[in-house]
Amino acid sequence: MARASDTVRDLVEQDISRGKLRPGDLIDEKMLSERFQVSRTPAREAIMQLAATGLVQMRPRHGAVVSELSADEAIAMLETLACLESEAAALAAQRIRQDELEALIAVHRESEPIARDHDSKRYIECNARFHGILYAGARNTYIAELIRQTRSRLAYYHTSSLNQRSRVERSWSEHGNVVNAIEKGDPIEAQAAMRDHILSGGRVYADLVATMTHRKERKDIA
Amino acid sequence: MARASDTVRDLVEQDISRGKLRPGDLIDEKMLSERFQVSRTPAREAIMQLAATGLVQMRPRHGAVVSELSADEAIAMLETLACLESEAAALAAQRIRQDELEALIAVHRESEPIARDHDSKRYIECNARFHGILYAGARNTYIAELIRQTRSRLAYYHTSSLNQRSRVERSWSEHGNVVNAIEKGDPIEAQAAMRDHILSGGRVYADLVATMTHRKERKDIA
DNA sequence: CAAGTTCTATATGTATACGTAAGGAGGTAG
DNA sequence: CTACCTCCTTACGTATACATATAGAACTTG
Repeated sequence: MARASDTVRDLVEQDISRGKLRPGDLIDEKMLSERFQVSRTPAREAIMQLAATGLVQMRPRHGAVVSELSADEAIAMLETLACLESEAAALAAQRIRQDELEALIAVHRESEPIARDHDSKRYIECNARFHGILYAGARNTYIAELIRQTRSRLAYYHTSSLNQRSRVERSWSEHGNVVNAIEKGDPIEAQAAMRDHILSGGRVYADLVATMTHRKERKDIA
Repeated sequence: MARASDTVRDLVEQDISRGKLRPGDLIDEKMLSERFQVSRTPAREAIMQLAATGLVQMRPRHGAVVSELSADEAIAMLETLACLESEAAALAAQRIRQDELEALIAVHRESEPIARDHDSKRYIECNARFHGILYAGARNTYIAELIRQTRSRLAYYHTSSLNQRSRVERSWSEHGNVVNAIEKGDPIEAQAAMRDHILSGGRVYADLVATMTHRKERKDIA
């Protein structure tokens, strides 16, 4: 049996990445303990774990909130994500197995009509599968873990961007460029294509972040 | 006043990165609580925070140990570190301020005789300052944070590699290549130079890891 | 004598109790 | 009426108590 704190952590992380908890929302120890029918101890431990990865912020004696991103931070994370994802794509171009490549192509084909229909909800799911296959193909679990960590912190802003109609179609065609490069086994081209893909998606929500970030002024200690 | 758990976390992290606690060593809650004169609660919370970042591993009911790396994991982390460091170098080539550049050059000059003398201890310190200036120059706190995280997990193996006589001199001359590229403001060249630097250092200790990793077979649950 | 089993000691996981600081409500003074 | 001060409520941080699973020792049995 796993520990209660781990279960709570995973569920809260899900809530955050699915937008049920949004940046700035308070995470109350008592609230969590009541919701999951555990005492404050595992609830608190779950929060501490999330705080250690940066997903939530704990300020002593002031409680924990889902981390908000300043525009600068969001840009920094985007740059970094582009770096990591493009490296993963480059590695995948060299290391992906035939069956994985076929799966990648299949997902890309499946998602074509979804993208044409601007079905954001389903496209987000295809997008996750697409990238997931690439991480596996890159044969580097650590870079995959860092990407996962980074994406979970950007999740709220990211899904917002994919909910824009125009973004879905562009995303799909950018995926196509990546697929072509991987098929050719060309790491340089795969890297460039993925970098463009991430940054093109990113520019869309860099603006979102900038506008969202003022939701309420904080009394941050100087 | 900060929380006790944060203090304990920082001190344990120091112990790990300085080699006082080595991969595989057990981290006992009671031991920590006695050493730092606190109760088990903050000691335990410190461990959980470290576990969340991967520096230690907690297996339920089996206690926590400083994470050991398999050869595969070490290679993956090296690849990733090379990716992050080279990106930071590329960014720094574009964004570093004049005074930072001068500081970088100064550190590099200072470390020349140290490298010539194969003074590993002092070189390690110069090396940290050198890279630290680059992170600042990259103007991306998130990538710096990921690098810090990754390096702390590789610290034990890394310092081992810099303790090899020949490595110090090569490291210094590789730093020179990076400095030249940054002075020219050439991100591509800076990226390539840094990548070579990290991977060249890495190859040295990939072997170390492979030999160290068998220190004692584990009863990992299948 | 060896192998397996049981028992016990210990450490982990969870709950709860206690001290304290932060924030808000209410009252008072200017 | 407003501004400030005080008191009180509440939630956080830490300590401790309790439950339980695991590891190791000792004993028994084949």
